[in-house]
Amino acid sequence: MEVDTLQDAQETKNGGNDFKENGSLDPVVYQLVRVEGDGTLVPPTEDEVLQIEQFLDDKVDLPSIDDVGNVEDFFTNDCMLLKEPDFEEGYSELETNGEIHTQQFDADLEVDRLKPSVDSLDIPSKCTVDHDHKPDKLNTEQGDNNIVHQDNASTETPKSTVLNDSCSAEKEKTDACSRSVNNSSTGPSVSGVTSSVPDFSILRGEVCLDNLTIRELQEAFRATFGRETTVKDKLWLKRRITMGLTNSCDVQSSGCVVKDYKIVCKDAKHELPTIEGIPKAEVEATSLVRYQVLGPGNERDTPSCSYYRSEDQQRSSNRLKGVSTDNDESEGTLQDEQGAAKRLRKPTKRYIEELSDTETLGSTGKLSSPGKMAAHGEVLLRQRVTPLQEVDSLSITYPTRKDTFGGFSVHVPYASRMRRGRPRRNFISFLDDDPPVECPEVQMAVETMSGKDGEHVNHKNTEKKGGHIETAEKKGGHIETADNKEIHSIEADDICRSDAKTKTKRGFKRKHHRAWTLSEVLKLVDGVAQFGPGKWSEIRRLSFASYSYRTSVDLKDKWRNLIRASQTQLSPENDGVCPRKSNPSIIPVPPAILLRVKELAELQSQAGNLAAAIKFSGQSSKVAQGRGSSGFL
DNA sequence: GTTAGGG
DNA sequence: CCCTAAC
Repeated sequence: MEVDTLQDAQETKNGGNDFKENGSLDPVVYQLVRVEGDGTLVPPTEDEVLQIEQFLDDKVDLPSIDDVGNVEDFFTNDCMLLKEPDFEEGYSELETNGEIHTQQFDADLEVDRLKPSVDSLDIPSKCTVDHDHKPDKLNTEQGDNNIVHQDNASTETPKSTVLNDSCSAEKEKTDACSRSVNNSSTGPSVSGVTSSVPDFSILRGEVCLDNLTIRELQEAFRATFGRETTVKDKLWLKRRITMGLTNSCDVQSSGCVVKDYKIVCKDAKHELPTIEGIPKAEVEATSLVRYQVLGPGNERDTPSCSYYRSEDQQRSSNRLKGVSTDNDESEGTLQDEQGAAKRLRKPTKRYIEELSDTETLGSTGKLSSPGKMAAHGEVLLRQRVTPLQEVDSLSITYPTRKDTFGGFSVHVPYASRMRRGRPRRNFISFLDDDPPVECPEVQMAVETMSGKDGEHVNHKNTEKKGGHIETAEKKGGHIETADNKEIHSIEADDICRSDAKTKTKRGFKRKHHRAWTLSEVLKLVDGVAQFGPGKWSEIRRLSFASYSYRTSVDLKDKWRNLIRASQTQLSPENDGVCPRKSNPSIIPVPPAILLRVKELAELQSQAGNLAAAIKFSGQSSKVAQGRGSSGFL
């Protein structure tokens, strides 16, 4: 079912393409963004972009992934959030040429199927309907600092990212166009296009949103976005309307007065032009990237997006368990729930930078130690509970850094990148079990490092057939730099550790066990052959770039086990006897590999002896360095 | 931060 | 796979 969903997503995307081809000759460029629960858009991290791309690319292969459960987990967990009108976030793809083509990859579609008459009514390509299920109170109390970030950095082209439902507001003007899209869409059509015209008059004149009833707000919403909503959360409605009218995410949920389609905030923080009558280019110009830290009195948000990641997960897991979560469900429940299980910490600048550093480390191919991971996890957790967050969030100017994704250059607050660390277990586990093919660079490194290149490659290909664990390995054939792989893999690891924690001694569960596959073993053997034993970090970096859930320690441990196995299994007494024969699910390491391991082990021990002898005799250790005999200390 | 080795 | 001493 999830796979269907994904394919639907793909179809939808195709539909969008069709539309674009019909509508203009401009190539369709999708921009992935994340819609936060309060409507702010967060640029995707590189790994998100890549992974989504991968999903689309690999959708056909999904059913054959060995661990389908992970796929399901991914969809249900990360995206079930979207199934309800109060979901927290989603992915939207925005066409960079300004045409709104949001796409939510899964749950949104499911919303369409399940509740065709709900929110995303006339939204041609599943324009993300991000309902803020979080009561604003939560935002306030938790310091849900959404740094409002809109894409601006791409100054050279008019394709600055149009964000959010503010885009939808614009869409209002191109509604006819949109609807034709809807009609021509080949995807699961979003039925239920509202036929009646929104009552635009509701926004005419001077109207204080605070004074409107929910019904009126809904109407105003419809007038603003061209679609209906069933959301009854006044604050949410007000904020969304405001956002739509101001084309800005930087809005307040109260105190706003609409004056002839213009938003006049009571605190006079700014009077933003409406999008009415503003050329598209200008509208887009107003979406220029700017990550703003909202001033005091503003209820939003801390940059610590990861906070909600955890919450998302909890919520989604709740839903998986069938726990109903209503729009109005008190966040207290959530907090209690979470507070009981997790500790929080107030988001400090230091914390943000810390995480950012972690990412940097990740990009350099370094893994944080488990201890460090643990520290981060704790940080994450504590943040959730601390009620003082907003104090910080109100006054601190968060640093931004320039970053690029999807061809866009944007200023990303550290906070948004922090989201890398958000728990996305399912997403990750899916990835982990489907490691993308190595980038050419890595592949080359692997292939050139062994004198038996051909053999190595052949091994890889043949073993794919045999080892079911390997079936998914070669599938993720999308472009990805080694660094990116490192990054998301680091994240994977991070998530693995932080997310999998139930409550062990340090609050962290052990890393998810991942059986070593034959190809991994081969890589390891080849790596040892090339770099020598003990060069685990090097081997990891060069040979395991696409398996970065393997740490250097893992490599070391595995090598140790391989040596043991080679010594026992290849010994005359046990000849031909598979020690763990009883368990058919365990794929034995082929004797050929064990033989090679044994050879290497002997070689290394010889080298070690030689080195020791040389050292002992006071000679130069030149020889010892020759073959990676790092091990005489 | 990495490696080695015990658990 | 975890932990930690040693480097």
